Amino acid sequence: MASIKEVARAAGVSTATVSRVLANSPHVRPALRERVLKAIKELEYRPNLIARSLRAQQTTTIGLIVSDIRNPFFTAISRAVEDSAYEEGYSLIVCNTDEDPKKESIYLNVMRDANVAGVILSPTGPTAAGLRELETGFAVVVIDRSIPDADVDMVLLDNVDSAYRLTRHLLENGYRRIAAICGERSTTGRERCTGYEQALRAYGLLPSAELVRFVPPQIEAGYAAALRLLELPEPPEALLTTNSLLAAGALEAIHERGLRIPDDVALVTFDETTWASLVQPPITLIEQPTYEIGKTATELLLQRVAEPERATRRVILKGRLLVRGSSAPRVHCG
Amino acid sequence: MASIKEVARAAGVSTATVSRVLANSPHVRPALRERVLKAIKELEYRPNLIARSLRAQQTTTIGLIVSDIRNPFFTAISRAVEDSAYEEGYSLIVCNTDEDPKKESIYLNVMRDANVAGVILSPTGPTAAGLRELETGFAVVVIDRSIPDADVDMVLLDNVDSAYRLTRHLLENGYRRIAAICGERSTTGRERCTGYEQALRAYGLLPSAELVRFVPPQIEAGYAAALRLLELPEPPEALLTTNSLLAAGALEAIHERGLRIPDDVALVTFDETTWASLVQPPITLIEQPTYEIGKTATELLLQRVAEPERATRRVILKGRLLVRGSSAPRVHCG
DNA sequence: CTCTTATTTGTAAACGATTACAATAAGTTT
DNA sequence: AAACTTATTGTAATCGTTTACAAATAAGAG
Repeated sequence: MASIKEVARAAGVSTATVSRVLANSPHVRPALRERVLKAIKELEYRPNLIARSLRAQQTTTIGLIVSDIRNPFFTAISRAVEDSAYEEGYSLIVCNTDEDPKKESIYLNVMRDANVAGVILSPTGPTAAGLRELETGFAVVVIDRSIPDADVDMVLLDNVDSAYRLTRHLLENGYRRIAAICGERSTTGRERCTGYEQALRAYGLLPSAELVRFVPPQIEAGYAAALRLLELPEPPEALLTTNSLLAAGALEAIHERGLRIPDDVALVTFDETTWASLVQPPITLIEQPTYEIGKTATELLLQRVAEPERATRRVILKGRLLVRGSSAPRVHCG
Repeated sequence: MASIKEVARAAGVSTATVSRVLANSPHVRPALRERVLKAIKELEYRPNLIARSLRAQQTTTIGLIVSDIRNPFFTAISRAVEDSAYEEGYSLIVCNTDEDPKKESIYLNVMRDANVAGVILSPTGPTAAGLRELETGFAVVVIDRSIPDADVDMVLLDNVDSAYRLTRHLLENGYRRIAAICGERSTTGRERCTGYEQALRAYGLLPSAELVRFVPPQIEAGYAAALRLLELPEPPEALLTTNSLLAAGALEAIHERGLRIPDDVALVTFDETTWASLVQPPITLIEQPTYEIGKTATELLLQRVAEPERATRRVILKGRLLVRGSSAPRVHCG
């Protein structure tokens, strides 16, 4: 593991000159540059990133903080972020908060201690307590969930409109009694619920409190909520869930009750997954442009690293409605 | 962002003393220790990890290099590794190779440049070209795929035996003409194929070349291979795939051909996923102890960091057969 | 050929921690 | 009280870079 000193000695120059060659500085005579490059090659020299970071007060690492990387949405995001980061010579550190603000806060501090260039964050709550208490000292881009009153770059989905379109699709196909199982505690679940209610109203229907559930965005909670909805005296004709985990739970509940989709109950959701098109019938859903979200977030982040004072942006991407069998036109039978 | 110098000044001591307090050295008078701790608290001092790493020639970061984090197996592993790393105060950098040895090699070099403490690697090939060319300079634990002649810690599945049990289960349930779609280029796919063939032989059957396919371990390849198998003049009664992506592809092919599981063709695979129990019928499979694999790999890694000269270990974990509907006892009809 | 200016190179000081080593202070023995 | 230990603290070097600044060299002008 040769250091810059040994390269300098081998090339008969000072470390400053080696550093200049490395940085492609114009102020190096071609002859010297050649000698240095030769020494670098011969010694298989690679600059020590730690030393460089210490001096530069900045690493080429970025952090990704999400609730759980196993949520397919975040898995896809992480892949996109890693690809984009890699292209720009950055490494990616991933962190799982499990929706725990304390863990979020700890990780944000770890990121600061590690001198990351920036962090892409899916916040545990809409207040960004963790962000506020820290004058972060690094760039931040928020994804998936908004922090309404924070002046920070964000990449979000058009949640209200996507939910509106998804619900309208059900209505157009003849479903009327539509239940919604929404992720609690995030702006995302709230906004999607709003879109759902707006669509109902646009069709002259009154949202019923009985049919709207806010639960932790996890399989078990989706299962429990769906089960209770299906056990209602007057069960819903369709179920809308706001993410793939809730959908998986709902599907489980539907199977358990021995109901057929969509004849007995339709099912629509957010987030494309491997399984959504594999189950029979395949699931109608709003596909988020996960790769684009991750890519855009990374780009915004690195732009801010380069230009910290730039005005913040809020990028809203459109969800795409994929119509499949789970919401086929309703056949009235009785 | 206070540095150790400012803490030292505030407490009226030298930086050495502050450092000793930080390291819990016994040689500090209680009175001084108190003063230092007070200064640390007041200045909200947090040690700079970069500086610490430069001096220690070692970071508290570990790398995870896999083919694609979106493969649910690796997603689960990454979560386990991150959890275990977090507990020990380490951060996790993830890298995707897409099965490309060049990318693997580049990432290994990046890991070295970044001075990671160690790397958990699912190698692209059985020769570890990337590892060899590098005298790594960091601890390495190999997972999922073996590097037969390398003296390195490994955490693997009992592939041969698991595949044997999976195949035997099919045989016991009356299936005879069983096809295997195996991931190519890894020891894992090969070993699982071996177990499959051993089981056949144990039942007096001769493995047929026609029924064994080695393909890239991806959905599309699984789809294509399954389709061709199902189009055979004498199609198989059961399909065994060696990972969840191949299974997803195979399932797609089965659906497309309008076949019923398990009546027309049974399907069994490796790797538990969200969807395997959601599809109808649910899929029989060998569940890998993903969390344990990740946890064990991290433990081995940190043990080696602490004690570099320790003899290498090879931990083999057992897969668990989960019997579900996709391999129900065969009903002969004609 | 000298003087001025532009270019190239080197010296040395950071960056923020840790840690040999030396120096000092505090106890223990005689 | 002197001579040892032993415990505590500080000084300064070090890790591997980058980069002001100074120094040296080369080029250009008269």
